[in-house]
Amino acid sequence: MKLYVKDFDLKQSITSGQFFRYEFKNDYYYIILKDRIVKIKQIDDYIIVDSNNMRNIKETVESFFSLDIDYNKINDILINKDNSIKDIIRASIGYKIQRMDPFETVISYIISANNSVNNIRNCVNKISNKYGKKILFENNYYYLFPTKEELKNITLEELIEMKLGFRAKYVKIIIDKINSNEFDLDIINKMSSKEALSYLMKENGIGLKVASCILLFSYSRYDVYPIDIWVKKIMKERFNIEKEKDIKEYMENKYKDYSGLVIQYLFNYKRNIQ
DNA sequence: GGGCAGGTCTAAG
DNA sequence: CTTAGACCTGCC
Repeated sequence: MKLYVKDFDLKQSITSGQFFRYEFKNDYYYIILKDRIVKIKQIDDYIIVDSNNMRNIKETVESFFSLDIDYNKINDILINKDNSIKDIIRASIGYKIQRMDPFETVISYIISANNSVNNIRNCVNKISNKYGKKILFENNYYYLFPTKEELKNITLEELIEMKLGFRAKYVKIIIDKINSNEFDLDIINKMSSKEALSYLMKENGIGLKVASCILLFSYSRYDVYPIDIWVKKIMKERFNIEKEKDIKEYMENKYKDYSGLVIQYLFNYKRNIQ
């Protein structure tokens, strides 16, 4: 299927480092979504899409890449506000935040704590390969990220064997809590971003940064901004702002509802472009 | 072989 | 409320 897309940069979006489950093969990105494998490449203002399940494929792809959100409009607002990061916003034109599945994001980002990207990806893949649904697509097998039900019986020992290290216990506990409804991923939709942050941060293994990633990446809360080492680096370098407290103040005073998107632009610039 | 990687917890002031 | 240390593991 061929789909017209405006101001979209597939490569920049998918390789930005937010989403762990994709591979690049023969010109195409193979993306493992919640319920299917999507094969996708971009040619100018079009994307070519194939999948093992073409039902609602347009909506699925548009939703995943946030194509329903008018980034041009937001970028104009940000640049008009002040032009101190105009070049950084410009450098990220076409970059879209990917709307990830909440359950997958919670687990993946708990694993991300003080970890390397390669290690995180390995852990997520090991969990998926053992417990996720097996999908045959183009003569290859792929494994979806498991549902909460599929992970119901995973043990702490298995998670340790999968090299989650000290994060294994956090993952085990949150899976149990989600399955017993002691922790509810749906209720977050009804909360303000501030409420949702403290709700998430009550859980062991979820601090401010991970909670912010969850809200920004899987609940489209653009007013929530994960501060990580890349953001800290560029804030120091460019504005001589070093303390986390001061970065928070800067974001909340200046960019408010779009702090999360601005943070992603800063992150993307420092990690992937500069 | 020590240090570090997309942080968080804990214990202490 | 702020801050130093420890923490699984793999890779350099």
